Amino acid sequence: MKTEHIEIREDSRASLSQLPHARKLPCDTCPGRSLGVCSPLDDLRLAHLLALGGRRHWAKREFIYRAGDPMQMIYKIITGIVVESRMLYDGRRQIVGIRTTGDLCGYPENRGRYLFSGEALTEVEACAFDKRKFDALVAGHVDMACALADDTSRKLERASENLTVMGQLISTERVAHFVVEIGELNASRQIDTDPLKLHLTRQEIGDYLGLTLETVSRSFTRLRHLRILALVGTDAVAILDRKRLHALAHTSRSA
Amino acid sequence: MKTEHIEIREDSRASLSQLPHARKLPCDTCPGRSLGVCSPLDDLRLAHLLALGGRRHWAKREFIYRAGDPMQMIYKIITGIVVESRMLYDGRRQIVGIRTTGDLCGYPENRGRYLFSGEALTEVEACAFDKRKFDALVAGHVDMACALADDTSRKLERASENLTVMGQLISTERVAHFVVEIGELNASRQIDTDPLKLHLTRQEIGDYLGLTLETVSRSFTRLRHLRILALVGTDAVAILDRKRLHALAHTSRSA
DNA sequence: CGGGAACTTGATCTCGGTCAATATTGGTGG
DNA sequence: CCACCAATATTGACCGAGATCAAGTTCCCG
Repeated sequence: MKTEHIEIREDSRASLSQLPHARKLPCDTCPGRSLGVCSPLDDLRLAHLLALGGRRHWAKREFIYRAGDPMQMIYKIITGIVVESRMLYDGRRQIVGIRTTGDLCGYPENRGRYLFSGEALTEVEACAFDKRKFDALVAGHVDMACALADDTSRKLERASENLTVMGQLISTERVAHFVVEIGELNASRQIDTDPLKLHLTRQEIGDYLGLTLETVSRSFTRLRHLRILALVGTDAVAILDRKRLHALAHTSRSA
Repeated sequence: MKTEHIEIREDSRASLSQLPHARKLPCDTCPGRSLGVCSPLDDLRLAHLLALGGRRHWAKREFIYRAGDPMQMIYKIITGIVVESRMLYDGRRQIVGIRTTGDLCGYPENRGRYLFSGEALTEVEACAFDKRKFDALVAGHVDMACALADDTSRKLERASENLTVMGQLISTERVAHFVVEIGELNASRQIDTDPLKLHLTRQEIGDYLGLTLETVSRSFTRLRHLRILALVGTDAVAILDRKRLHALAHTSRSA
């Protein structure tokens, strides 16, 4: 049936194909990048932190914490992927961030309660810290406080990028951006890079990008017909044309 | 002409009118709220900070810094309103945040350059600090580092909220949310509260909410016809029905 | 294998974008 | 103080991307 008469007006959208882009980025999780003042929340302090809580494990699709629950613990991910999300009264859900190795999650808080829910997308290993003790530690150690500021700053950077994605990009561009983002995430963990594993269902990608699952699916189909992606099974992609993918994605960091 | 046959299907969107909402919130700029561990970036330290730079002044519509420029200074707003925004190659613009009294702006950075542009919406008075010296101060003082973490955390909270707004709310809900947000902002500064001054043009509100200026205008018209708002001149509104406004806005903090 | 969840695809509808006139309005100078 | 005018906002007509509703299809996972 239809093979190639679906096309995206790349031209109508920008002269960006002539612009420099798609340069390889520095690792997204390297510390001290955003504010430049901080040492990482690294193994040096991990001993301290472990003393506050300890290592725990969650199965795929398990909730680590839920929005509205009293905040007891915050978590530092060792392995795995966690999504933070919020749900409206009527069931509309927004995924506000994808967290992985090295990220803190569980804050910000809202009057002593979790503001978001955290759900394990894969098997997750994380350190859990009592929030009060963590706060005390932060308040007493400049390097911890800086590491926290830095972690938060990186989240803010990505949230701001996603604001641009949601506010300005059309559906296929958003999905392209998502693939680039997941690629960077996985690259930073040195896993699942070639057949790039997505770990999110179409519904979840939709809830992340402000689209319906059908539109996400159609966007993947378009990217496939454009020979930018190939779908590998249902939860992975192969990037066939990285340049055009990045052009569509309009990533801020390649500018 | 048409007076009342424009209506919003509130019912189709939620049972939220029955839910508790619209409670008055604690001041949005009160410090230490998000992480609970930090002292504010307050006048105690302001002496230190002033020594690093000094007070400066910008006229309405003046740019304080521009995305891509080498980052020299960061700013702490004393009075006025600043919007931070990013522009795509093709002219699409996203406003990623509205900053006001007490907020820091100018970071995060992107390889030593500003990631966003900062534009004064009103006359702005701010302290400008050399970034390097500021970093050094932060690295040397726990309370400064905590204050920075806290400022960043509040920005993240608001950015995450706006992700939900952009991803899940329809146009009129987004505009309602914007009005609530500006209301909280102005309330925290104890100015422009009754005829609530917006300070943003329809185009800017559109660039903030991911809508066109026409859709923003139509949304205001709808809110007027619903007797939720009255427009006062072109840049201010009177809130006639706070309860329904909050219901439409789906603010997370009233949940 | 078999069954159920996840995905794809199609048809249709609608909200918001686009293009195009007006209509306000607020700032400026006479 | 008023008249003018450029900038901003409103409104209308039309269109299209994405939502919605509805089958089918594929893919896992037991």
